[in-house]
Amino acid sequence: MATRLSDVAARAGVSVKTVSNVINDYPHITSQTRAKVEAAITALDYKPNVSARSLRKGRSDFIALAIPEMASPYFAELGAAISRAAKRRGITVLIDQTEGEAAAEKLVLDGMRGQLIDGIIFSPITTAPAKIRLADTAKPLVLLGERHPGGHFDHVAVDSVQASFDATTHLISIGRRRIAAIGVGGGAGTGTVRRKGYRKALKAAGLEHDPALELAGTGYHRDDGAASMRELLALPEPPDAVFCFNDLLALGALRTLADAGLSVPGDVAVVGFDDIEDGRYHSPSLTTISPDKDWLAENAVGVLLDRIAGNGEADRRDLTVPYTLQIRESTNG
Amino acid sequence: MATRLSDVAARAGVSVKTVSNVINDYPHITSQTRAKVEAAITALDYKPNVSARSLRKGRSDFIALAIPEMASPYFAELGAAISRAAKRRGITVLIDQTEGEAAAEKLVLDGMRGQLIDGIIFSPITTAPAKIRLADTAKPLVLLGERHPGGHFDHVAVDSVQASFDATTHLISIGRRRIAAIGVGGGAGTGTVRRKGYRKALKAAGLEHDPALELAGTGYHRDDGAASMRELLALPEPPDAVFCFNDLLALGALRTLADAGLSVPGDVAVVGFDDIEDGRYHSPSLTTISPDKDWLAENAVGVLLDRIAGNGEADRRDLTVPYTLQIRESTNG
DNA sequence: CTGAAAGCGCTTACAG
DNA sequence: CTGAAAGCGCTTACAG
Repeated sequence: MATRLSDVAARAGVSVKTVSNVINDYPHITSQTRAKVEAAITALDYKPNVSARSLRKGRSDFIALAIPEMASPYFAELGAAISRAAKRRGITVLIDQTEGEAAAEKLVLDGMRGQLIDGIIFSPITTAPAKIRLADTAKPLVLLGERHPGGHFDHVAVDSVQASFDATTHLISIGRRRIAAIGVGGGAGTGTVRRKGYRKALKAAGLEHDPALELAGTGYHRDDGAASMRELLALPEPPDAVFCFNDLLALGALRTLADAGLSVPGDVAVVGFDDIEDGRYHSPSLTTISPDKDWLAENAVGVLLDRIAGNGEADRRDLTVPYTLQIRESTNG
Repeated sequence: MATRLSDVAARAGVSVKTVSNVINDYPHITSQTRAKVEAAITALDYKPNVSARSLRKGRSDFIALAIPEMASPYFAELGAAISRAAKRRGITVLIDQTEGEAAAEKLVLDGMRGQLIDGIIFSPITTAPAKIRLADTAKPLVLLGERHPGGHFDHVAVDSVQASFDATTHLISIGRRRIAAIGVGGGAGTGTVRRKGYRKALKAAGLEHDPALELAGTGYHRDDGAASMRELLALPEPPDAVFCFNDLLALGALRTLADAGLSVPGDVAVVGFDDIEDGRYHSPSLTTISPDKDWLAENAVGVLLDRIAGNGEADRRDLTVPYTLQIRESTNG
């Protein structure tokens, strides 16, 4: 049988209320009493029962992180950062893989997990952000991913339009003129928003955008990038640069270029988005947009906890994650 | 206020017991009653309170997965597989990053999370497996990682000695004679066990092992592999092949070889261990030992749930994960 | 097959 | 500063 609060109280010769006070760090306890209780806790190796506490308080100190897939490096790195940020505040993160299924995403929005969790950080991929509504009973929610007008939730994201503008402008600045984009059809608005920045940069440089150079693909993985790059190389007039809307696409594209015997950046320059570790070690290393993931994690958790703490009526917050353009070998050979 | 069981009962015109029976799928309920109850559940959008259920039943249907770091691709892929396997059985997985800290690993072993979880799947990296003991109050535990004699727990792992033997023998079979090993000092026995297979293969082929060719490094990441490879290249007589004890080390080594202008596998052949997706897309693609991660996940979860279900006294189980040697460009240019 | 009641282990007004 | 008691929302013997 596990040790209970009352066992500790009995051993310390105080009431359960006093033990509870010590555990929850309430004031007005003599250091003598505290010491007695702490000794009993140690002696009995007492651990509070989370279920009971959560049932009574209506708070569990668990939050959920709902992401498309944890095996995808960007989400793995993000999940690690969010877990760390939460742990620092005594919060545990439950990671939920939606695998981009609408049904799973709906479950998230329905306030999954039978009220165990206190709130959700949600990175949607199938559900359009504008369509997200929560049941009245549902928990506070912070959205990750592209900004969208008229959203109903707190939101933490990179300014994708600006970042994509910067990435494309960098390619222009090294003399490229026929610049393709891969990932235009990406989920939950990513493709649309990043294309906007890409086109804006072309326009600012006086270049026409060529629809034949904008590849949608079916997903955001290495194989999608590899396939899109093959399509581009089959064009009568292939591109001299590619802006891939995430690093995984870029790594797939690099693989196709290597197979084709083309040099990077000599024949084709490549830029990604996310700055996953993989790209830093690749040969050639990958130029990419590097969002500050620790900042993102820290703030997503912070905003969510604020909301949980009761600022239900406060204004919706919209935080913009700092980023840098990391110039590496794939554009700077 | 959230809907409670009693609200459902009231609306359906039955007792709470009956509602509970329906939810928990107990027999002896007329289909009429069941229909009434289900209608009420739907109408009220009722979700059972997990904390209350868990407090009462003493089971939460949560298990923990404790791994060194979720941003490491192998663990990310494994975590994804284990989450999926658990979800299929109605179990939720809590992922715990120990970051290889002894203190965090100790917390795991102390039966962390105040009894919320029903059991633990643990991949130790700092704590020597032989040293693992659990408090009496602790939960069932399944160990991942290297096998060790005299262990006290269920265990699921690749036969690393055999797999390392196969990897090394493959290098010998393509004509290499000066074969280095990177990762010899790896945590929780991995380095030792894989070196054993490596040496065994050399011996079987009549080759001496050369201590100068066995690199310990400080970790199992890309930068460790890159650094170790630099050391090897600085040798008076560099190797013509390297067996890296995981793929991350191998990818780091490949980067160093690329920087040095050496050809792979022409000058140096490289083999890894884990078969992470990264290695499949790298140029050159990475030859590696590929453990069946889905098999591992399925069985780790299965064994743990068996144990939770009450086979506390049953014999300790020792499952061996199937693997294949995936021959790719890094040894087969 | 169903109902009334106890109890899982906490926290928290309420008295003192 | 401390104690006795209620109650969070379930499940489960126990009666009927």
